[in-house]
Amino acid sequence: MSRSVKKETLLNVAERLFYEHGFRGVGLKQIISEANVATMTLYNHFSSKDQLVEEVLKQREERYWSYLDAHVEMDSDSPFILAVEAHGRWLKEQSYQGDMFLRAIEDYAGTDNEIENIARGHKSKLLKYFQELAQRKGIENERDLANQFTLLLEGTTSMTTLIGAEKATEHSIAMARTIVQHTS
Amino acid sequence: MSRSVKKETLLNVAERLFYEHGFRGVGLKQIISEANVATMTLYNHFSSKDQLVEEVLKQREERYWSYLDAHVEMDSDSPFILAVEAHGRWLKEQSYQGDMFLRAIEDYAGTDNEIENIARGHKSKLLKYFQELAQRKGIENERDLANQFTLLLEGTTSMTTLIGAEKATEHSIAMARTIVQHTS
DNA sequence: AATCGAATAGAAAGGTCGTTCTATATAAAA
DNA sequence: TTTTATATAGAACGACCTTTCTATTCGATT
Repeated sequence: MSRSVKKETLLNVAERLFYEHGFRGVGLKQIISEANVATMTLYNHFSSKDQLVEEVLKQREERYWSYLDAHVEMDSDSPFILAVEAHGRWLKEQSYQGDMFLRAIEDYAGTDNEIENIARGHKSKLLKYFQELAQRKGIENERDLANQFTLLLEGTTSMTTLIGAEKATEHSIAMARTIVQHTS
Repeated sequence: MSRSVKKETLLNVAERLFYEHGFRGVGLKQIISEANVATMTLYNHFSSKDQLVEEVLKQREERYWSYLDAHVEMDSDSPFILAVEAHGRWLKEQSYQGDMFLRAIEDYAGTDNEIENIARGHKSKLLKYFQELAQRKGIENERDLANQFTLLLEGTTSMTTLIGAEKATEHSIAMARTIVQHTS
C-alpha cells in the first residue's frame, strides 16, 4: 500500500528532523519537502503537528525498547551493566543530539497535552525496568538502585553531548560496576 | 540609572521565560510585556533575540558559579560531595525545568552561532572544575574522576525532571560517596 | 470504461515571529 | 535653555508558521 509507505516516510523524516533541530525548530514545510510528500498527504495521516510529534515519540519509544530488549539478557550475571552498555550503543548509533523525550517534556511542559504524558511515560518505564531487574536479583532496596541506574543512563545521555557516546558510556559503566559491587 | 534597571529586568524576565518554555517557545512580545518595557527598549540594550539569549546564558553561568563557589570549600575533606550537594540545592531553588545550557546546545546546534559556544563553554568549565578538585586531592586519574562527577551532575539534573531535585540529589550523593571511597 | 480513493502542487487564510520605524515624552547634562 | 540620551506606545514590515482549500492526476477496483 502506498498509504503506509508515505506515512512511514513521514514518521522517519520527522523523527530525524525533530531529533536534529527540536520540535519547535522544524516546520511542516521542511518535513513535507524532505519526505517528498504533499501537504495534504501529511494531514491525511496526522491530524496536526502535535499529533505527528506524539506518533514520532511513540515510534521512538518502541525502537528504544526493542533495542534494549535485544541487547539485555535479563537473567544474565550482570543485566545492569548490559543495560548501560546497550544504552551507550544506542546513543552511539543515534549520532546523538540530545534526548528527545526530555526535550518533549520541557518543550511542551505546562501546556497540558498528550505529548508530555507520552514522554514522561517512557521515563517512568525506564525506572520500572530497572526495578524489575533489581527484584529478579533479589536486591534489597530495589527502588534506590533503579533510581541510581536511571540517573546513570540520563547522565550518560547528557554527557554524550559533551564528550561523545563512547567515552560517556565508559565512565558510566565504570561507575555502574562500582555501585553493583558495593550494593547489598 | 533607569537604563540598567530596565536591562536587568529584561534579563531576569527573559531568563525565567526561556527556562520555563525554551528559547524558541518564548517570543519577544511576551518578554517585553512581562518586563513592562517597550520594544525599542529591548532593542536598545540587545541587538537581537539571539544576543539576548547569549547574555541570559552568561548571566546564568555567573550565577551558577557564584552559587557553587559559595557552597563548596575546595580544601575541605570531601569537596566532591559538597559540589554534588550544592548542585542539588541549586536545582531545588530553580524549581527545575531542565538544563538551560544543554537546551541551548541542542536548540542552536549546527547553526554556527555564539550561543552554542557559550553553552558548551559552561559545560567544559564544569569538567575543568572537577579536574582541579581531583588534582588538589592528588587523585591519580583526575580526568576520569572529573568526567564521572560531571556525568553524575548531569544525571541529577535530568532526573530532577522525573523525581524532583531532592530525591535525585540523594541518589547522586549516594553514588558519589561510593565512588569516592573506591577510587585510588 | 467508469469510478473512487489517495496523492499531487500550490495557493490562500489567519496568525505569530523578529525587527524596524514613527512620533512623542522625560529627565539629566551641557 | 537647549541638547542629548533613553524611554514610551504602537504601527508596519516581510518572513514564516500551521492549517485549509482548490483543482488535478494517477492507479486500482468494479
